[in-house]
Amino acid sequence: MEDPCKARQVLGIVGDKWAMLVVRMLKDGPRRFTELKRSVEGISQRMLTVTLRDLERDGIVTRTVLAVMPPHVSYELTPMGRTLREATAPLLEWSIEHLPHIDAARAAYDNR
Amino acid sequence: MEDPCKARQVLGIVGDKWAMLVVRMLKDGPRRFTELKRSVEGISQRMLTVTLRDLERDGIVTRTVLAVMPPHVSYELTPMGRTLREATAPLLEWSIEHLPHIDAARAAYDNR
DNA sequence: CGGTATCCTCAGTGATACTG
DNA sequence: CAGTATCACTGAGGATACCG
Repeated sequence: MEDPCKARQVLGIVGDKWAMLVVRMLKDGPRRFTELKRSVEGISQRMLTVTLRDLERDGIVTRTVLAVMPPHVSYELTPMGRTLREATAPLLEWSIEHLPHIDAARAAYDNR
Repeated sequence: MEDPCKARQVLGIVGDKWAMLVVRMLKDGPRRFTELKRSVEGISQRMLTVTLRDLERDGIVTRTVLAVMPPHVSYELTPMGRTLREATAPLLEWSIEHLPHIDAARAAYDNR
């Protein structure tokens, strides 16, 4: 809470353009690559792969490959991934409450 | 909490490379431009200006100019800014608890 | 002191094509 | 299906210089 370096590191994870949107889609259980691709609107195949690799590397998701044809790969939040998701919940609640105010503030600011 | 679009918008604010670090430095009261420049390590003058403008536009900080020479400009969190800061607190706590695990997970992943 | 104005670079991202 | 490989581009951000 006191160390700005930690703040910087969390930003490296949650500040990522796609990471939290992917984590979000995994909150109700494992999902396959293509499911994620469909549900995270606007993400490219490449960025989904990159994002999932990073999350896997950080111990936030697991990657499970079923050696069948065609391939079947599913991703799931680790216990740590679930705690991360919970830690971001207040922020989502905040956004629901305040985003309209922000839009209003912006409009007011731009009218000058 | 359900709308992915909102998640995207919050990311636009908290996901910014510098915004949360600046907000953090304002948590104990108003700070002057140069104070912020010194305390947010590594930020350029340009990015501090840009970041503060955005935060002001979004209604998260106020900008107060004292028309003296030399100029004196101080920034302060708005009430909404303070609620934002509170909403990010769980994330900071999470980081203190889990960042070591993440480092370990990365090291393990890279050793392959 | 607290900015703006410019220029420039490069990391992040998308598009596309190919593959086990 | 779930990637990898390449290329090309854009814009976030640094460096520098100047200003009220």
